[in-house]
Amino acid sequence: MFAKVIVDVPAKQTNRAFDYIVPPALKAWVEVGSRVTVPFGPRVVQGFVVELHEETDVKIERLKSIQSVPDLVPPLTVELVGLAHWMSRTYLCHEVTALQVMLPGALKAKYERGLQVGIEPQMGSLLELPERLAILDFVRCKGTLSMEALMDRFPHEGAAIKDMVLSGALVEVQMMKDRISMKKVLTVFPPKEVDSLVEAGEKLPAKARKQKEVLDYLSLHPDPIRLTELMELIQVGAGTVKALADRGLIELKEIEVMRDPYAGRTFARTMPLPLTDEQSTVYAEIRSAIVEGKPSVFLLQGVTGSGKTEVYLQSIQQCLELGKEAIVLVPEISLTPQMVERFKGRFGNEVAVLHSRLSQGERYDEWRKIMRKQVRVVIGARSAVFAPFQRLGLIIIDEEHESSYKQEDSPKYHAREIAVQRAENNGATVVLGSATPSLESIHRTSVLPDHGTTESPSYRLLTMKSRVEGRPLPEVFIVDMREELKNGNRSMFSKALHHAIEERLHKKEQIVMLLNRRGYATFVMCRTCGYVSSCPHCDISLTYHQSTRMLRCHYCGYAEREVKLCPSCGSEHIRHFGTGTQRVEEELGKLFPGIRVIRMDVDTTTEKGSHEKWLTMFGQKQADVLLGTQMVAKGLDFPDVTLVGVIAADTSLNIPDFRSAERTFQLLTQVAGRAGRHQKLGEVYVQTYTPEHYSVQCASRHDYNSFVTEELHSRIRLGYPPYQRLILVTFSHEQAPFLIRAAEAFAVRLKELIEDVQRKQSTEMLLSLDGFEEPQAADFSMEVLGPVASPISRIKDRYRFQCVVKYRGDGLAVELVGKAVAYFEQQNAKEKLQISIDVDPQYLM
DNA sequence: AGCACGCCGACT
DNA sequence: GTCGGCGTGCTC
Repeated sequence: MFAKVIVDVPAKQTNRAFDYIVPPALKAWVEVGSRVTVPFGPRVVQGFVVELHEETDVKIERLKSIQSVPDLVPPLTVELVGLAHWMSRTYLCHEVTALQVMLPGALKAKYERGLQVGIEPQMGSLLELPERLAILDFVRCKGTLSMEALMDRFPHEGAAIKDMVLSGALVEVQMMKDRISMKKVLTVFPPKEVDSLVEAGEKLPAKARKQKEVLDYLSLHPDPIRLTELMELIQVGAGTVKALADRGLIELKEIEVMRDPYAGRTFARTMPLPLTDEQSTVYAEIRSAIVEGKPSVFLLQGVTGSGKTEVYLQSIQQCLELGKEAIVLVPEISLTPQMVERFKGRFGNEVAVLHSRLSQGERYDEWRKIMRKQVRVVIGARSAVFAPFQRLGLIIIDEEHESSYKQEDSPKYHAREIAVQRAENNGATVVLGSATPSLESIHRTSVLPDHGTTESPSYRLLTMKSRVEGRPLPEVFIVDMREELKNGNRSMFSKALHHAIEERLHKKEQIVMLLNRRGYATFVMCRTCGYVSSCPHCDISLTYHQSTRMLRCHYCGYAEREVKLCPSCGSEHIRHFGTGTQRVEEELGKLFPGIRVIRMDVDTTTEKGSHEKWLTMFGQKQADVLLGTQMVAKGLDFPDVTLVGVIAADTSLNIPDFRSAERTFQLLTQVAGRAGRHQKLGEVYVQTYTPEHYSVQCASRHDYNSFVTEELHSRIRLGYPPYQRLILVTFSHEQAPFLIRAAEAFAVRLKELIEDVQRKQSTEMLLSLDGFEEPQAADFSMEVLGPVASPISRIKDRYRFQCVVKYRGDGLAVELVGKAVAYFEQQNAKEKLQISIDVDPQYLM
């Protein structure tokens, strides 16, 4: 038997399957999806089995054997192996990178080299020397140890050690370790015949009273029990129990346990709530799709507070009743205990939770619950879309428009596309939920008046237009800040917002305040000469960090001390720009003495669990205002919030990105949705310098459809998604002139490839006119823009240039870019040119 | 990516 | 005459 193995060497030359012999002893263990260790060249690496065959084309004498299979059960399913292959083509990444991203970090191989004792001392070697014997003994005693450890012990014997390695007295071996750590807990095992315990207890010395107590307890409760628990229960020391184990009366063993991040927490079980008419209609559609078991994608557009979560919950219920499994994706930022509670409350310990704040070990254990089929529901952030279920029935993506569903490093996948693909593989249903669906998604529902979608599968649109229990959407007031300035109000709060805040404080209601700070980081500038502190290695200004009083580069980590005098002109007028949340907090304190503000931004939420802590405090009404950046806009639900203030809606509008209007609209709509979700009515004040902009206007009227119509027109006009799709190709190199030449050469090559295809297609068109065959990929179009300098033109001392490829049609464009890159890399093999490809990028930088 | 094999400069 | 520089090419 032979296996095709993708090895853990992410390089273009090793980006293919290698054939290995499956030794008879491992035959039962090696499956498609198995993780294996294989000899590869002079070393041993990890790999993944992607195919099994009875035959092989490779000459048998060239083949090596699989060395070991580290897992009891293959960590990947056949479906996921196929998906990884699809990903490598779709996102132009190495196949092994796609496979790795599906696994918890704990299963990533850690390579170490170590030393072992080699051949026995030979004649003429210098092994009789005492220090060499000592080294040999030390290594023999340790079995295998690292070079560092040996040098630590014998700091002056570097030469001797080297000599011993050369002579073969010591041999170098490659060690491959998992990063796994199983948590082990000492557990007490009483013997099978409990009666013997009582007897034994009587034979114990009279003074061993504590030991007798333990035996009495165990004879009544003969199940294995954790040592710590036993000690707690009957107030004995570890020594007492140990003594019993030494007498052989009980057994004390380490057993492996699962870490449970939610251990000790009970979740009140909730029952399905009655659905509103809208919810029922929507649920019925989803339900029948799940029952039918054919791949289908729904786009559920429901206004904030329309009760999408209850629809999710009941859909999952339906899915479970059919014996299938479900995945729920939520943006990382809204994966709060509140959210988890809702799912744990409904499905109890059928739920595994995966998010980045878990430790590696906790993550691994949650993941193993899936492998062992102990859970049938997974709730998690982006990467949970790869949960290794085998009877997947439903994938829900909440807030589907969120850009955090796109992974920013390789493989640069979008969880939405992965979900659709997995649904295709499993006959599963996908529900994309949002109050403000992305233009890409709404376009694929083909309900828009213009040209229908060309991409398959098309999505089915479901809408929920009203909030549960007929609660109204909050009223939104747009405040023109230019007028405020004219009227002499130079404060960051308009008169209207100021009033509204006062009123809430008076009524003891709560306020959410959003400072939309994207693309507007706090930088430092000299007011005299205009000098801006910027990174010496990257083309970007440094960001000021209050906590450390340092200026830091977000791209390379470079940091420097806060400056008091301008390094350029010596002036003292150095100011921090970019209204930070701190300044808003200060201002609030000045204007409303005694106001209690919780500030949530990067400075206050880096600590583990701090995010939850603040939200809990706010929920318990320990503060009047929740002030923060994007993170206060999402998914929060507090009954006493009746006012939402947006300090400056424009900041995200002014970012030079084709999605800035869409992002602004989404953010405003989301944050407005935080107000008046329960009995009390809500109000929203949006301060802006561009009140006429359609993203602000539409958001204020809760008018998604008008926004989409307007925005889509501009996208069509400019040839941006969803009308055309994009591929961003970024080149980087230390030398700018070389880089420019290279990027241009790439663009030329890609254009040639495109022309080839187009020429071929027009020939085919002619043929098909003669009635020979159907025209193929008639919708194909592709154009190369650039190269131009990237918006951030230098990072870590490397200059950056980029090409934007606009295209329509299926995977052909990606294939051509792949070909161009391959050709190009071959031409420039020895250069240190880096090329990065982002298919369907979220940001053009 | 590693790592070995292989062909040209400054040293015992 | 050798040690070692890193260019080129392969890994089942």
